[in-house]
Amino acid sequence: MPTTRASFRSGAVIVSKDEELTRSAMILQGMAARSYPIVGKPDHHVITAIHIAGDFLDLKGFALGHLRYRVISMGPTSVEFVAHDELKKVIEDFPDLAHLLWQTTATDAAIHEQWLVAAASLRSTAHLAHLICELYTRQNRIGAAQGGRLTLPILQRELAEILGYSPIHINRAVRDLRDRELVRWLGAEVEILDWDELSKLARFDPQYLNENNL
Amino acid sequence: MPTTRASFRSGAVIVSKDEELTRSAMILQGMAARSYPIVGKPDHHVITAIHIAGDFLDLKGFALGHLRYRVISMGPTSVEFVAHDELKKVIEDFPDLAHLLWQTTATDAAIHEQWLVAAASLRSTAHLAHLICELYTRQNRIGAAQGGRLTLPILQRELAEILGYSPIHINRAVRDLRDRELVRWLGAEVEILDWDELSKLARFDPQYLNENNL
DNA sequence: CGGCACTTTGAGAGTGGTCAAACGTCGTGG
DNA sequence: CCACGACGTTTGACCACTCTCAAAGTGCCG
Repeated sequence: MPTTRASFRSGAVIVSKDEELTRSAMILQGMAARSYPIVGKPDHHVITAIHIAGDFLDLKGFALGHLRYRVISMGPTSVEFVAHDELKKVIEDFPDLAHLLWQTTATDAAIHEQWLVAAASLRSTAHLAHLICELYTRQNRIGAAQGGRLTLPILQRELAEILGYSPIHINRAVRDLRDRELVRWLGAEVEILDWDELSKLARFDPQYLNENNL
Repeated sequence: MPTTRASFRSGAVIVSKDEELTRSAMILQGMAARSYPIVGKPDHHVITAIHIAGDFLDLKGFALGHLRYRVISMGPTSVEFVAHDELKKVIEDFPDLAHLLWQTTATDAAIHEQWLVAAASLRSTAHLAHLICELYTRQNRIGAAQGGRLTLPILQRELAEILGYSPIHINRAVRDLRDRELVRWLGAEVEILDWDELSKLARFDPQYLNENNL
């Protein structure tokens, strides 16, 4: 299957909102964020998904034919593009692949639902803890995180856009986790000092990150 | 395709959390809610999706093989079940159907993302207004709502579980919308008195409810 | 008529937002 | 080597929003 590779630096736009949807992408290295603009407020965005290596970036674009969001590179990334025409051909030849991609979309949706549950039932500190637990679990599964350390090349402003708080309040949640000696911040990395306490605080249950995606 | 029909009364469990996933369901009449339990707190749930006539209830169960939520009947409903084995056969014969079901899952996910955006960017009154705008648009599209009236057979406690507030605060948001003369509550129906103001308050953009889902 | 469930209201407490300023840290240029 | 600016982080003060607990009001049904 013919593909195109590209690298992006931190903050670069990997998929723009209004671009023609002729291809989809998969992350090879690094992380990316799905970012929705807020209509009445320019310069204000909401991030609804975090992608790590192995994730498809805009499968929904392939299924639906349009995209309402941008995908931003978090830290440096390398990405592989596949033309939709090629993908269509391959799916016709291998119907199981279609089911696999469908599963990927469904897993994506399961994460969105879990984020909705977290937003409705957790307070800022626990909510932040939940995000850290999820990202560690996902990174650990693909071998990108071990020994309690995960990559988080992200500004506190972006954490605020993910969790729906102000940057200032995110700062307090970060400090709260630090003061409780649950995590330690090391630049673009986070070290989890007490997984049991952290996941208990976040009421984290990894079941929603089901195993069989890809 | 052999199917089974069933009717449910208000509050009945249509799909339970731990039941064996041998079939999927489609709503023929009425509305249903997808409800997640909160782990540490019994009797506390979060509703992450509302289904109306024509929607599939648990396609994700078909794609992923497990379900982490229940589906509750909101008001009386009538539902059609299809065995997964049958669905598999039909999909093999008509690959376009698989694509259609995938699209349905993707549209579902788009609604979840919009709910995340709304939760992060709207306050209680505007957030409630957004839900009303969405449900009216969806019901209107299938001919179930006209003349500014939509069906909402739902308790304020359940509105709270959808939007992530306490029932008491929902009550104040309802009163707020009423005091501004934007909507009127008529039992299980809501009449929209000023669509322009309501959708402006909610920053509602129906684009995410894309047309081509079934 | 009572009981029950839901809605409405009030008061106090806690959580989160906004504004403003101070504090690193890290390049760049003098 | 230091000065400077840009940018992100941290802190404080005050205000707005939402939660909790409690109690009263309303409608429905037995």
